[in-house]
Amino acid sequence: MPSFKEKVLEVVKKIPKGKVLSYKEVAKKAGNEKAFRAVGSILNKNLDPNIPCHRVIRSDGKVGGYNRGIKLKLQLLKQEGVKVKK
DNA sequence: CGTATGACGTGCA
DNA sequence: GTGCACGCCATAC
Repeated sequence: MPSFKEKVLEVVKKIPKGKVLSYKEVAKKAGNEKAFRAVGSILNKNLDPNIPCHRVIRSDGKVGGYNRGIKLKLQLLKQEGVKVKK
């Protein structure tokens, strides 16, 4: 019985290249759309090289943040062809 | 077990 | 259109 945290990590891990999901979408896929708040906290505390957490952005279209450096996240997204607002 | 924290989201001024 | 404040859930201590 994977915890919500594990579920979120798994969902993010399954995000295809060049695709980005909002925290809300990830939370929904994890089983609780209202837990988008926890999703961010979890990803921030659990940094994993196997998890493309840089593909998770805010619903506003903003990148939000990145534990490895927001700059790197922007660069990675741009590299995959994903444009970010603001 | 209870408190504090956080990569968010939405609403209102 | 921008900025501020509140509410939300899960995790960590």
